[in-house]
Formats: sequence, structure tokens, C-alpha cells
Amino acid sequence: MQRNTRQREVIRRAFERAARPLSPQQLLALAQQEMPSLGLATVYRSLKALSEEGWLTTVELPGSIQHYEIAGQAHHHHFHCRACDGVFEVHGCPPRIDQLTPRGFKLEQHEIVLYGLCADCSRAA
Amino acid sequence: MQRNTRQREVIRRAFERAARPLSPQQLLALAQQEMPSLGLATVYRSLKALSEEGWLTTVELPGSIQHYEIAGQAHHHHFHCRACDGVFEVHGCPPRIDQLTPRGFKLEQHEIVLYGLCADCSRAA
DNA sequence: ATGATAATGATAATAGCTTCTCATTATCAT
DNA sequence: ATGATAATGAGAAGCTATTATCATTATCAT
Repeated sequence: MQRNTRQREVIRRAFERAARPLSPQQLLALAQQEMPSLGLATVYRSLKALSEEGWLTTVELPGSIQHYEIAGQAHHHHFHCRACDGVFEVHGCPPRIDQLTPRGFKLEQHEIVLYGLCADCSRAA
Repeated sequence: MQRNTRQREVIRRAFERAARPLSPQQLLALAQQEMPSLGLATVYRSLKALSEEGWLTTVELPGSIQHYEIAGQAHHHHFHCRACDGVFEVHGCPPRIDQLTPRGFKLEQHEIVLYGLCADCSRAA
């Protein structure tokens, strides 16, 4: 049976506050602001549990480890800041992307990742 | 001083034959068809050397390790087959992709990856 | 309030990929 | 043809990210 622990709540809140995909380490850092004793193992356990119960989904990014974000959102893509390494949501999706599919291939999904500087890092540069 | 070894030639040929991005392991398997004694360390050393001399570039794919492809090609994207794990080139690029960029962000590059089944795997399914 | 036990935190262990080591081999300027 | 040495192959070692272990703590049905 599943228990409602304080750390699990802290982790959920961290995702809600961030409102963007987080890596395990980023999540740990963020959640430790509220609960400094939080351990990395608990972060991994919670990510697994929250994914299995459908509250989180995984985000795969080129050249980076797996990230997680709150599930159930509308179709969207991501912007990966090369300076702060943060990942941001991007709304919208170019039309006709399926027309890129080579003949004979069966397209099932697609991923678009934009790179550059986020607003904060762009301002700081 | 750099030497022209047989294994380096075999590796170059493997990329030319494949005409698509390869992971170190995929490259090893392909090159070993021509030279079974080829070792993994040589593959890594060659990938590094060929990248440094500009003959190869790296391809980053979501949820996968770094791949390599022959450099100097026109802007293109990739199709990742979930069945055979092969990566294929996709020509063309949807217009207006820069319009997805959130306000204040500075877009420097983008990556599009299509997922599904390649022609061969699609036929076999 | 209490007890069964799920969850935690610290750390050890694992797994996958890449790099290093080193004795041996192959290249190539001479 | 020969010798200096770059490159190779096999395996050890290293790195990172993730999972397992285990004694301790916290949850929650009773």
C-alpha cells in the first residue's frame, strides 16, 4: 500500500513550482530548498512511482539524461538553454511535419528541441 | 604525425556505405564485416580523430548515445526506428520553426527527430 | 496510542559507455 | 630495407547515472 510521505509531497510541489521538465539532480536541488535532508535515492524512487501512477512522464532530450514533467499536458516541445541547462516548454508545432517522413517509413511520433539561450540567460549575456 | 592505417580506411568506408549516422557499436559491427579483428578501442580512437579533422560530426539523439555522421552535409534531420534502432536522414525542414521560440529566448539551432518504423521494419511488421 | 510495514537516507553496488594502459604491430620517411 | 614511432587490440580502469541494500524512521489502519 502506498503512503503519503512528506518527501513525496515536496517533490510534487517542486514540479508544480518549476512548471518545466526537471532532471533528477535538478529536482533534488529544487526540492532540497524546501527539505534539505531529502536524499537522491528518494528522488529516484519518487520519479519511478509518480511515473507509474501516471502523474509524471519522461522527456528525452538529445545529449542529456532523462527528464521528467507533469503528465497530461497538451502536445508541446522543448527549448534547451545551453547556458543554464534548463529545459522550457514550447507551445505550438509546425504543420506538415509528417511530410518529412521518407517513403515507406511509418511515423509514430516526433520530437522537436530548440537550442539557444533562455530569457534569463539571454538577458545576462 | 598521422598514419593511414587499414582500420581507419575500413571505418571511413563503413560510414560511406551506411550513408547514415552510426553509434560506436553499430560502426564496430559494420566495420568488422570487412575486418573482423577490429577492436572497439580503435573505433573510439578513430571517431575522435575523424571528428577532430572535421570528417565526422556528432549527432545527438533523444534517449540514445552519441552517433556520428559524415560532416558537411546540408541541413537535415533524422528518423529513429524503434524496431531496429537505426537512424536515417530526413531531408527538408518545416518552415517557421523559429516562430516557436518563446519571447525573450534566443534561438541558435534546432533538432527534429521522427520516430516510428523504417521502411524495412515497417514491411516486416 | 500502537504496531505492521512502507518509505527514507546513506552508501554500496551495478550497468553502460568511454578512455587509458601497455605490449605488440604496422606505417612510412629515410 | 630499416628504424623511429604512431596505431592497434585486449582488457583494465574510470565515469555517470541509476538501482539495491539495510538499518532506521514515519505513516496510517486499527
